[in-house]
Amino acid sequence: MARGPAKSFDPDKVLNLAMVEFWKRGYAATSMSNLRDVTGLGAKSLYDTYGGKRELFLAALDRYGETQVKCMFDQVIATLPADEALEKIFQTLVKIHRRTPHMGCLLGVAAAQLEDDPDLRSAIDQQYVGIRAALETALGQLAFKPSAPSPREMASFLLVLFQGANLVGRVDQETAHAETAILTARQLILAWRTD
Amino acid sequence: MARGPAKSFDPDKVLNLAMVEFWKRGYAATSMSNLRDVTGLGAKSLYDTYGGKRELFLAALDRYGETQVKCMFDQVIATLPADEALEKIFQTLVKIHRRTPHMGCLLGVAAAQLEDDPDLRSAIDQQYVGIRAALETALGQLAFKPSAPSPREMASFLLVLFQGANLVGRVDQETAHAETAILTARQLILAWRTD
DNA sequence: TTAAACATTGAACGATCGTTCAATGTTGAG
DNA sequence: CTCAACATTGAACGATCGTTCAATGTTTAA
Repeated sequence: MARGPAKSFDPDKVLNLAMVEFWKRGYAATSMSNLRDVTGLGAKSLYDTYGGKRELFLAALDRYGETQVKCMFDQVIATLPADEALEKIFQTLVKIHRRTPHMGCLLGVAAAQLEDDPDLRSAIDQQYVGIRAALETALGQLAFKPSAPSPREMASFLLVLFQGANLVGRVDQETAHAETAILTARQLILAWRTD
Repeated sequence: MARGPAKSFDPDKVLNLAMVEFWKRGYAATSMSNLRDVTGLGAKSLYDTYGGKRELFLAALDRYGETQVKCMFDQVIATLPADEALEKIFQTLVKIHRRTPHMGCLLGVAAAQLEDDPDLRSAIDQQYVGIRAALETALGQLAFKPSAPSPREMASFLLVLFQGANLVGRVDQETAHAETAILTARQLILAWRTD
């Protein structure tokens, strides 16, 4: 049978554009009009390709996990010694926060606006679970003082702190506070270690 | 001149109802219809009393500061010795989080959805500044080891952590993670102190 | 008692939301 | 070459958004 013409755009790149738009503006404040403008696509193309606004947002969340979360946590932890991996994660967080202090994290932005949507909630939660697991893996390979929390507790603690830094950073006029929190947490982990 | 009839409702209580609605649903997802239903008021009464949705939200933010933030931080810190005040803050956070684990904090919810609104941004930032100042006041009265961060850094650190706990708590299926982070931070402060 | 000043109600406004549809263009298998 | 299968466009849909307004009721100073 006839296959018809190929898509005139790259759905992968368009999804990245949509992800960034959701990231900057949040779910509710991003309209399909915005997305049409940003992507340059007609309404029907967006709906045929992604389904609708909600589905597009869920896809953007997945894409965020692949392009931002995995490369910041999983990939670093899988390829570097645990102590270097953690150090790199802290440095990357600080670097990103310096470059774009007000963007925050799409996961946190989504978490703040979800309203009784189980799929969305669990999509975010799953990514949180993944981040905690990655951090726990790295932390589990290091030696800590007896008074220190368990790697699992430290992982929960770090995820909460990172999400908080991204959130507060969205508002802070002076860029310093979120960075201070991140670097304080870094020194904490160092202080808990046995050399 | 004639003064006309008094309002048939208590603007203060209505503002509390609106605050809770914004708190639970976020700014964008809370419609004036919702607010009319929750408050039982007609459209004109809401507009005559508060101005509009944005102004009502800003008023709700102020009310949140007075009824939630001040009584959790400023008031406790002003009336108790610093160490007891901090302990009470941690315990209150845990208690609130256990009672309503998914509500989070209106400040964080607002921070995640703001979009180029300087008034809103600075309203949130001002409250963050106030919380940090209160925490710094309490922390400044305690003695810490030389290796510990400054009271100001600790305050930034704690605010970020609290905001993160409230945010992650909104999503977490198992209630434990945010609480773990809060209690880990508590032990941290304890470990930094000189007895 | 009268009339100006206020509150309340509910319908209605224009705008924009997310979504769909009809019309047209483009491709490639048969 | 033909035509079924796809993509694209832009107008249009009903719903709902935040907001306003006309109509009516209620109060109190004069």
